[in-house]
Amino acid sequence: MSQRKAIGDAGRATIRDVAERAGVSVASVSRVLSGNYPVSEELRRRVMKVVRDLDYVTNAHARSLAGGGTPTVAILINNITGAAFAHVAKGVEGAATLRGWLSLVGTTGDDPERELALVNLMRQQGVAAVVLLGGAYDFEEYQLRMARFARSLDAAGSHLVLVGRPPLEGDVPATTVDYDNESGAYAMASHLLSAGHRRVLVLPGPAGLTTAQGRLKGARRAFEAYGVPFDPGLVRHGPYDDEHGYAAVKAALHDTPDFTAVLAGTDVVAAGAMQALRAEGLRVPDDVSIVGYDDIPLASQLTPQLTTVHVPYEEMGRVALRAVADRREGTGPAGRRKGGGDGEHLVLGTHVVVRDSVRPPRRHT
Amino acid sequence: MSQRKAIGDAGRATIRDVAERAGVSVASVSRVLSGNYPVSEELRRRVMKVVRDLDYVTNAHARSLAGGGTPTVAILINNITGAAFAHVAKGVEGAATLRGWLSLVGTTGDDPERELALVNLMRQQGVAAVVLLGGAYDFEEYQLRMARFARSLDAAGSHLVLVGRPPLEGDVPATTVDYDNESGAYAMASHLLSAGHRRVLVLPGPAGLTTAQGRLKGARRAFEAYGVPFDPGLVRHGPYDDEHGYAAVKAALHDTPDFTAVLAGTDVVAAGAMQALRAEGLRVPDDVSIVGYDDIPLASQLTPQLTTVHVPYEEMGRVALRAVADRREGTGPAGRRKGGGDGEHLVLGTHVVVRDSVRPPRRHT
DNA sequence: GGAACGATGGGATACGGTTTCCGCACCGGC
DNA sequence: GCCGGTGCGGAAACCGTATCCCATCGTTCC
Repeated sequence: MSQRKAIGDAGRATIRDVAERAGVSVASVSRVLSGNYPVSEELRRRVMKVVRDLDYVTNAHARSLAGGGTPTVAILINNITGAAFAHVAKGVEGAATLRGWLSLVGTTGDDPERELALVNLMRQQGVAAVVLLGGAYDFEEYQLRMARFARSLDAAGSHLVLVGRPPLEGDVPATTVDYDNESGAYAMASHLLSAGHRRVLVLPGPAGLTTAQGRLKGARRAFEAYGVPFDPGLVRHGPYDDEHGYAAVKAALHDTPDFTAVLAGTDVVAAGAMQALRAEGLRVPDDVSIVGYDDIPLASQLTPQLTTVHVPYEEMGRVALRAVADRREGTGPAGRRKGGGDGEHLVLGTHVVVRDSVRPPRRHT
Repeated sequence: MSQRKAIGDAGRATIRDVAERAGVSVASVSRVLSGNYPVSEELRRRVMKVVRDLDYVTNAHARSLAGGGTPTVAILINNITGAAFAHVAKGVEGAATLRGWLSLVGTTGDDPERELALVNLMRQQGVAAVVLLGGAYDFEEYQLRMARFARSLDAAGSHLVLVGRPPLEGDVPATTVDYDNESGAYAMASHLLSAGHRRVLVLPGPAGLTTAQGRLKGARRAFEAYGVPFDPGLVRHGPYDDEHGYAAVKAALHDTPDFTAVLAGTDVVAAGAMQALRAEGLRVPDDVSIVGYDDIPLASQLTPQLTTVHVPYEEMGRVALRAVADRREGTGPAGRRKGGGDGEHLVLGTHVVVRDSVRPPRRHT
């Protein structure tokens, strides 16, 4: 019992090492560990002791190869730093953990190239599903690109889940978990309108982004419903960050200073807008009202606390994972029930959270 | 060439399928794909065409088993939602991607049980390293626990990296990437003291957490250096969230209302504190000054913008990954240079970021 | 012109488990 | 006392890929 095979004991212990040391067969060790086969108490004790002594863990790769293995779900984010995305990731991760699944996170940095590379990487990993987070630029190629992803993954026994972006057109094997983006914006704008605001600076976000488009559309609809003319000159597109909020308000104060409220596409944009107003000596909400979108923690940390639209990000994550898990079980015994391309589409509700950043207009228009 | 082996074509294409269809051997396909062996142009074309036709990707598990495979680094976070941690994760992930490494993220939810489970899971995955993020509760068992992790991982050819917590004692094979926590707090407190503040409400964070302890200690040292008596009655421990900041300030305003500044353990805590002060009709910084710690984006989104301590979170992530990568290469040709337990310890600097939340005291003490 | 050699491609094996198929005891029943 | 059933452990066949070793073919050098 002095020196075993190698001196360095390099690498990890294998199941064979355990078997040998316990004086049993490899099969027995496997059975003790997976526990899906009757094993005598005596054998179990012997094996477990050696397992503890050697601090043995099974090789996940080998296990996956042989058919078993932990299901894994991949989360692809543009930017892990975004609070909204982080919450979705938390939802996915939590639900995954609950089921004993593993979760991988990758960031794409808005780069289609990198997105492709990551999807392929995940395909190599044999993940149960790839969850794509965040709004998308719906340019011409996008639909084809996603459809290709969806089919590729589907063919490999995996599945594509789109979270926070509109569903794909046509018969594509992808699941979409979405929220009622437009209605949220509609409700938010209505809130401002019913408070008496007529001239509203709108900062929807990046022009091509689906979420920005939806939010803008919802706002517009609200104006129509209220019979208030919607001035395109009060719309300023730009990135979802506080700098844009700041710059846009500064510019608007110069060009069209008669607005009495700001409808920001995001809480972060609202934060920037608020800074700019303050910098110009305007008070919020006394002089100008502000509303946001997302209801991330920041919204309630600002002063005044931000009235915003609550988006159930974390729940979206949970729902996404549940959808994948259900589908996976459904494919079980009684034949594959998943027909060719069933594009499941789940929509979650949003609602306005009223805080302290809105007041009836005061300034003369 | 009509119907191949199975009808459903279930699962993914294997390298054998490709070889067969291209009329070459499995070895050749492997060589074409990995590209580390001379291959004729003709063969390469034939193989690549089939690869594209079949949309084939190699099985990462099989590849890992056979010796190749992408190095993977696991990131273990308490709560993916925390902005600071997210930045570290971003740093790790970015650096990993740059090297073609893969990164996994798991959340522990502050549960030692779950932490153990995750470390084992990662060990199964054969990750190159496990990066543990965030402050730790340095209770008695902690050191033993981490030492065990470190040795386990080391024995399996992996490595433990501690980020944002103090290094382990003794000869433990773990790398620590830390920042100068105490000095940051020292500088921050000095900033307040030199502005003239004498009665400072200190909200270090959770009592047992190493980061909170360090920050408190740094503050205390500053008081000593300035010859200002440090009143333990003005220290209030509690979680790193805005609710605690809010509640603590409210309570302090009732019990010891003579403080002129708040030294928060975190920007988020500072945000809560600010809310409470405002709710009580106190202006920031006119009536009470506030400083934070971390310099997350929130700090510059608050009004007034928060003076705080910048912690290079993202860089810490990058450094952590670099340390792992270097070590891995170092273990290469010329024998394992890593002696038994070289506890490498890297410390990054912090600095105060002066914004608008501090002013000389006004209120009478 | 023959032999040694470089450039390529193929067959076999290893990686570390899981799982199927078998065989060996040991048991009770007739 | 013999036979069939049952419970448990072992040997071996994969899982999909990388790589080692060998065979082959076309060159080039002597």
